[in-house]
Amino acid sequence: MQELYDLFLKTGLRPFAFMSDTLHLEQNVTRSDLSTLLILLFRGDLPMSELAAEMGAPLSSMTSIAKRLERKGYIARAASVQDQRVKLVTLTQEGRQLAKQCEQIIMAMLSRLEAAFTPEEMEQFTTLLFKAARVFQDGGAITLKETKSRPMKIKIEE
Amino acid sequence: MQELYDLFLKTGLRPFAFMSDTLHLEQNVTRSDLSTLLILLFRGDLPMSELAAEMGAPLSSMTSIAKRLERKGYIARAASVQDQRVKLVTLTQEGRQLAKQCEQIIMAMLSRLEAAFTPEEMEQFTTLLFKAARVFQDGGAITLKETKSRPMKIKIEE
DNA sequence: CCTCTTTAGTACGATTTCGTAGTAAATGTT
DNA sequence: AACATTTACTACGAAATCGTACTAAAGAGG
Repeated sequence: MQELYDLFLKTGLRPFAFMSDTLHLEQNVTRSDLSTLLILLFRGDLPMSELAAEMGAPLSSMTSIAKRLERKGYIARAASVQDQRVKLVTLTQEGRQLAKQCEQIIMAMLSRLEAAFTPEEMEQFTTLLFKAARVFQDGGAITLKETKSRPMKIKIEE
Repeated sequence: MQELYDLFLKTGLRPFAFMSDTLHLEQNVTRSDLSTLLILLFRGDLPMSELAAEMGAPLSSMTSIAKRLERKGYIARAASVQDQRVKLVTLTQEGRQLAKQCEQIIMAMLSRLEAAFTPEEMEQFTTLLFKAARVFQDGGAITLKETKSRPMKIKIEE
């Protein structure tokens, strides 16, 4: 148990640090930027608010990130026809390409896992990890009377 | 496998977001600040550079964080006697107290895990998690000829 | 001793993140 | 239809982060 606490501590600043160290493909891209592109690649076009939720970031931060990415030509934003308020975010060709490069690197890391684990271990690991993630998510409000609904770090829908 | 990639994506911006949502004990404390205090509580007094390594942050960021924490009275820094260059960082009484409150919350979350898992699952989970962390750490340099030695997100010694 | 290099940290400016305060479109409510 | 409310987002300023350039102490070689 103490070991887990220890491991927990090691999740310090700079999530994805290892990735952008590896990924000096395009120098001028933030970790958040990459993260955003990956989400769009995986989930398809999304409104700003859903994107922010996926990122675990406040909407105002998402605005900044989206502005950067738009300026750099990796995404495009267009108002939805049904609802003029929602801005649909879409990957451009360059954006999609960069995201795919990044995806490959992640996939390479994951396949390292597959190489290191037996299929049973892999199965176990995935199952337990999801179970744990669910506990952490639902357990967020332990000592709190009323949690303000807010973007959380890890969200698992069933 | 696709599931793991999905889970991977969800580790967006704001690590520890859930914690400082829960932890509105002291309003005026950053996630990095808390993280720092926890590391000091767990590891004891440390020089700036080791602290930065534990945090997975560059030394210059650590300087900023330490300055904040010192100003707020949670840590103290003193030059080592053997080596005037190293500044030993120590928790003050207030710092230790805050860190302990924070630790309790984490421990509460971890005991939720223990409640949700059987002892075997717990054992399995811990083992696999460490194994995975090791793979990710060593595997950081997949596509790279030469990785600059740099603070990484997850470090497992052993 | 006197350089030369390495190690440990700080300073500073540029960029990023985020809370608060807006705006404007959609959705009630009467 | 005239309003209030809610929803989806942006603007802006304050704070946090981090790369680069520095300083100063320790150690090395002659």
